[in-house]
Amino acid sequence: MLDIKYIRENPDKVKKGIAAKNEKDRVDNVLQLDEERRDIIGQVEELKAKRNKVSSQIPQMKKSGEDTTTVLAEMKEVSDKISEFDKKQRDVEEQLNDILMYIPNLPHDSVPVGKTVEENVVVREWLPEGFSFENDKKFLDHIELGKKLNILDFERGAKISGSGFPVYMAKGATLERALINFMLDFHLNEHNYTEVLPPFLVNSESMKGTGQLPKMAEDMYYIEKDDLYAIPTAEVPITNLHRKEILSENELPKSYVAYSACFRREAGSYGKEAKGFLRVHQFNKVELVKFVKPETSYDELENIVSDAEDILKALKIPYRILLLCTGDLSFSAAKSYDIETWSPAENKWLEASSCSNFEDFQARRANIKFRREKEKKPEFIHTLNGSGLATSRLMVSLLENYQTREGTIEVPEVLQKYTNFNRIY
RNA sequence: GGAGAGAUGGCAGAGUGGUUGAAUGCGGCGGUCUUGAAAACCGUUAAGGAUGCAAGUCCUUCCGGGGUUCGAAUCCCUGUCUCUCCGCCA
Repeated sequence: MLDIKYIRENPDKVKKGIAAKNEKDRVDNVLQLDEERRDIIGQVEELKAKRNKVSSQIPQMKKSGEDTTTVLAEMKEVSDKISEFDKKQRDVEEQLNDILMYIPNLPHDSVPVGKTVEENVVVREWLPEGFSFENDKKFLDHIELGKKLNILDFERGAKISGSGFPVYMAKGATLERALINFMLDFHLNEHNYTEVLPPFLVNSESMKGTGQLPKMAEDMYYIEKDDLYAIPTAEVPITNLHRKEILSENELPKSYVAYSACFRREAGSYGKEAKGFLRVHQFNKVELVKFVKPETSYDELENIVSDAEDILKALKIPYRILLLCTGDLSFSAAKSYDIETWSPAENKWLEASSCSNFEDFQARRANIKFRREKEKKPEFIHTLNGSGLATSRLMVSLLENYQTREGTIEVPEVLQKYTNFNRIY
């Protein structure tokens, strides 16, 4: 959520930012409701001040035997007026809030302006030693590999749940578990994150806090009976860990790493892009979340990206970093980098991570603040997160890049102590 | 699922219709004392909003929402959460 004061004072900047993100501009509507709201507050507070003043005098009047009937009658009228204004105020604030919740975060100045993914900027590329895009090897794709080696079963997943719910079998399941454990341990030991294992179902207030609701309601699994949503990413429960809290300066930055299953309805997407692991309804992800002081958040964004990159370097999987243009930026983000890993069978890059700075957008929605040493007023913190990383897309690149000419899989060296085998055949 | 109890400031814990945003204790912060520390003593210690250059003034908030009343932390209704007992169950 944007600061209403900021919108009031910089309507043109806000409009420009919204336009760059291809979102609907309702700034004028906000400004009008804001004015209405402040007008009502002025009137109702005047009445309340009167009520408080007179109410405190009544006991004294009674004590000294004065007749209070006129005053009581008069105050009754004041009270009725107050309820009237209170109701009006609630209505206006509800309308205002509803619209505010649909206004996206503004892009940071360093974000390139652009409409589509075509305008994202490649920042850097990393290739393992000896890697070449030119290769005479005939690559099987991950689906063929999964079937041949009996480690992935998409058909049975479809039988028990529906399409997009893959089953990991045998060494495939072990490899997946190894990957998760490796990533958790790595961030824990090498990057100093604190591990959290959160609930996978959260309430709607949490979803509003991170910005999934109200806009993304259709993309999430919802359990009506209990009014709970399946998390699309661990970002949601982890960021909401500190909802409605005031943190102290010396505990920042807070860095969390969390494994979770992620659930996405992916409504409206189908076709070639959806095959195998490329688009699934449930996948595993290790997520990085940071709570930081505002002045450090852009440095911390670079840190998160580099923390995620370290995993790929350790796994020796080719990747590149994209700086997203304004049009490709998500609703809550001010600046994002995507990390894409190379898929030799698809012959293209696959998004395996997205790292974002939300500045105070989520903090304002979720009411997460901190207090500086010696300062009185709490300030909103900045939140960031990044996948570090999602296993599904990563698994595609891993299986394909590590396949041998015989169609078996070498287990990456850093995973071997987790798998206790070094080859899948 | 059934029965009961409860939710107050950073924490503990008073408060059952009228200067109670809230006693008291602990903790935190500042000070006196001390070579330093402790103890003791004194002071201070919530968040949000409206208005204003500011100082300030005013409003809201005692789990959330609604109601009664001139006036609600206190009474009524409702929701959520926590605890105890019973049942069921991994």
